[in-house]
Amino acid sequence: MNLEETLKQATVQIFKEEFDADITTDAVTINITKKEHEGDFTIVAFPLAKFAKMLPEQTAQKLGEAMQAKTGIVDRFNVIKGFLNLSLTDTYWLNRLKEISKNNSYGTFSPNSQKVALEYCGPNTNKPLHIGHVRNMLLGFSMSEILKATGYNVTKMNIYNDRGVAICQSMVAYLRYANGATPKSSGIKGDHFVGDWYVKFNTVCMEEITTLSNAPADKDEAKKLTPIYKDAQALLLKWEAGDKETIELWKKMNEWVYEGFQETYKLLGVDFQKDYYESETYKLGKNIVDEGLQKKTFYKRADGAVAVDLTPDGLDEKVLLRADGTSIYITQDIATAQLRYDEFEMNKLIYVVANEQDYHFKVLKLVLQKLGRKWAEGIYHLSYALVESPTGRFKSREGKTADADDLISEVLRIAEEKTKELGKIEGFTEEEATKLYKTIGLGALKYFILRVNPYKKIIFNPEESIDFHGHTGPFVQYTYARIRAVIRKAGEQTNGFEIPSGLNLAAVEREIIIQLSEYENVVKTAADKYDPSELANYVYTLAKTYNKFYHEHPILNAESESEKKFRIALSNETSVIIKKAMKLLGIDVPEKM
RNA sequence: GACCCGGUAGCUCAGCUGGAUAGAGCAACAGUUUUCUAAACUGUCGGUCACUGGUUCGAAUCCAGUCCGGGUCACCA
Repeated sequence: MNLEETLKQATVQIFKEEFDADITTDAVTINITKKEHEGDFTIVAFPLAKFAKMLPEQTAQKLGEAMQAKTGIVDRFNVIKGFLNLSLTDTYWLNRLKEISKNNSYGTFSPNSQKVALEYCGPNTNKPLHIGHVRNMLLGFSMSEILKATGYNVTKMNIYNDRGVAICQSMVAYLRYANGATPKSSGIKGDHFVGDWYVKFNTVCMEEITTLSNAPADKDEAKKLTPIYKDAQALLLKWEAGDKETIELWKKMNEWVYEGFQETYKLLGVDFQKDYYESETYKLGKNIVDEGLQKKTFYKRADGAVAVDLTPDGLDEKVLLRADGTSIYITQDIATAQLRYDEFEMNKLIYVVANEQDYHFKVLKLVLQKLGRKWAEGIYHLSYALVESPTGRFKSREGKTADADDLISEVLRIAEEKTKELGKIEGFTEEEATKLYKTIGLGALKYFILRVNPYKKIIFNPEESIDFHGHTGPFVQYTYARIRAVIRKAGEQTNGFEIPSGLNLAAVEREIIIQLSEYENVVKTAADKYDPSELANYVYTLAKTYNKFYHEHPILNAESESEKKFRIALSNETSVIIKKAMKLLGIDVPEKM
């Protein structure tokens, strides 16, 4: 049981004994005491006053006295207005630190025998990944780490939108102009190579519009009349008919794209255990539609299309099968969800998908529930907002700034530049230095994105580079590296990190222990809220507090041997938690920087 | 038109299951290194928490309405 819970229960107990009042732990509000007041935890007495039949201030006073007398862990307290500020004993905190440092799996919960299917990334195969995918992947990967830490068995999944008119457009341009070039022959990364042909398609399309005799004013309408556009449509039909040559080219070009994606995944450190392809699922869903018709959950409209009425749930009528009998996006997704359940029997099915699709996932979950799928209760759409430039939404046409690979190499370049400037790589081999740039550069990028609450949009200004100072990934990494340096030195002087008793803790020291003590709650909260930013903000606060301590208190030259041992242990444990928290964010920490 | 999400310091963000004088970072300015890594630390400056009303002992937080920004309401994905 965690400390807050203990204090709450103590309060309930005391209310029973002292005031003969039955209250529940829910009625007790407990916070970490604000910095400007003395104390570790604060119990808010206002809502309790009526149960005690006293004024809030008197209630707080009485409660404080009883807490001090009965719990054995409250050293002293003060009351300001209706706030009861409790200070726990140094002994309590020292024991807490001992407990945490003894427990190697602190912050990791035991397996709960629940399975999670986590879908993220979901790229189209006609162009390279962009900054939006980066946010998606970082969120997805971090969430999987967090859920694993909270005891879930997680399977990461990707789904490739590998068919349709877009990829055919790349193919048409390739056929017309490439002369058999390949990524290898041209020295271009596969996904960019294919993306370039997609761009070429659009360029040619625009050119051809000017040659049309009577082009409509509407650009999109005009596009459809161009020869190249018609070629792409024709190619799609050939693809659907299973034309051998078309399929071969399609496979070849997709393969190039996958090779390119793999590189990016590897660089970012994300992975998947299971891949799905739209080309294999796009016809699925007929069975589900039949089932829905049978159950009268769905109905056939006069025009032949099958639909479901969601107006009672505040949504609209939703078509699930075209009049010509072909399946649509939502139907494929419903079928794919079923497919996943059949294979994994997961308790949770999480989709990391941009908030443009909020409506889609509401429908998805609702329809499955209407079909009586109990497991649909476990569907969660981890919706995130777009990454935007200061002038608005990133358009792929706006050029390189939104491209994932460019973004990554830019941040690696900056990491290298700054590291060299600071002269931090003395004694590093070339290989070690490169690894360090990667650790820091990616740390900066990942932290920059993950520290923002998913549902809030991120404003990213490509003109200003990502920061390495202040509230950033490198700040946390630096704190870690500094601790490690101390520990390395201490290693020669002490055996183990034993924690002496009977010390007087400085304010910063107990603040650090309190924060370390909160870590397991933060992991739980991040999992419950599906929000890695909880952890990102936590680890920053911890690092910041530690830096203050580091500056104010000598560790290896502490006043006494027991002080020294304690501070080494405190530092070590802080580094352990920083590393764990960063790992849940998918961020590495360097031993030296 | 209906619905969903945002609006907190010049900028980027915390705080939002109601609690004390609204917090960080960046930027600006002033300091800190004979001591464990200065990618650090300390201080100054900076706020009608979009607006109006309501509920409450207490509202950035909850409710209603308004304004601004974005998104969705496809037999596209």
